[in-house]
Amino acid sequence: MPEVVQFCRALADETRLRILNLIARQELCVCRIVDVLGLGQSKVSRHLAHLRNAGLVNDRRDGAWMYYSLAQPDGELHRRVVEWLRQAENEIPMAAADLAALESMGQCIDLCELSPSAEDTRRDDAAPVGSPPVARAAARAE
Amino acid sequence: MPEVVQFCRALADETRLRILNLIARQELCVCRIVDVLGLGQSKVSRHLAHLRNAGLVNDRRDGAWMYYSLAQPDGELHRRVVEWLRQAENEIPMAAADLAALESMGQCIDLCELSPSAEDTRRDDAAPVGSPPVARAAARAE
DNA sequence: TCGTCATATCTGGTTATCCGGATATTCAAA
DNA sequence: TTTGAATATCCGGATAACCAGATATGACGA
Repeated sequence: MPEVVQFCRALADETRLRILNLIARQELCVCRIVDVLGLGQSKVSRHLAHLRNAGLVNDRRDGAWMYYSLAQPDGELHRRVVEWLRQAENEIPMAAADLAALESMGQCIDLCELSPSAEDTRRDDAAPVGSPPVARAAARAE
Repeated sequence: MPEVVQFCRALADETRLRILNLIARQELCVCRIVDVLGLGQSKVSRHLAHLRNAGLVNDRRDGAWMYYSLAQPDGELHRRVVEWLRQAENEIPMAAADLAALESMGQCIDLCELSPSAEDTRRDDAAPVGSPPVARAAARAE
């Protein structure tokens, strides 16, 4: 019932704000978000579920991949917040760095979409944020 | 620090949203807010402190009374939220009823202001936001 | 069918937040 | 200086949110 409260609560978390900042410009798949944020997959997934329940994001399945994007605003507050999100790099904690990381990652021509051979190209330029590289590619780098 | 997170967290509570809705139109003293919301004084006070720490409200002491009002927006999100607050009766849980209660309470000739010598000092500086002071409503109701 | 990759959810443990009630503080008047 | 009203803060206890790690689901190719 108090849906505004749930809405605000969804916003009241740094990780979720970073996610919203990322998908405010473009639809992204989960693996991409995980890579950019440098956080565990389950953590990101949980936060995405939270955002979905609050009506802030839409999801779309394409094969094995789930794509997330901002939901169409529903209500005045929602509308204003979405407007804000599209230009909020300077108010959200690591937003600018995240966008830069996403950008530099984009050059790897979509590791998600053509999975097999993307591994070699997405190496060292992927961590300009200073955040530790996570276990992702390293796991089977041997 | 992630001040936006703290800001959103302050918004993520029904009681605090109700308080913000009340003071969005006019400065109010704590006792008035307590009466309108029908909640315990300590609870209201704690929430007001929370809002103050998040930079959402200003307080002003006048004798034994503390008056609260919306703070001047600081940042883009803040600006948009304040804009929203001034017309949010339909998105905040009991906002419309609270405003009605506040209005009708005006008839009780100001329990707060009724105090001894407050008459001359309080009359005109109590409602800086341009909305009619409660005394106005009282006059009309007669 | 089986295995694997991408993603979601469950588990339990820790921390933060909320609450009511009690107490402390601040101010003004007696 | 004492009193009383208005407000703020402190003190457990209950609830909710967070996290990491483990496990489950769903799609797809072999």
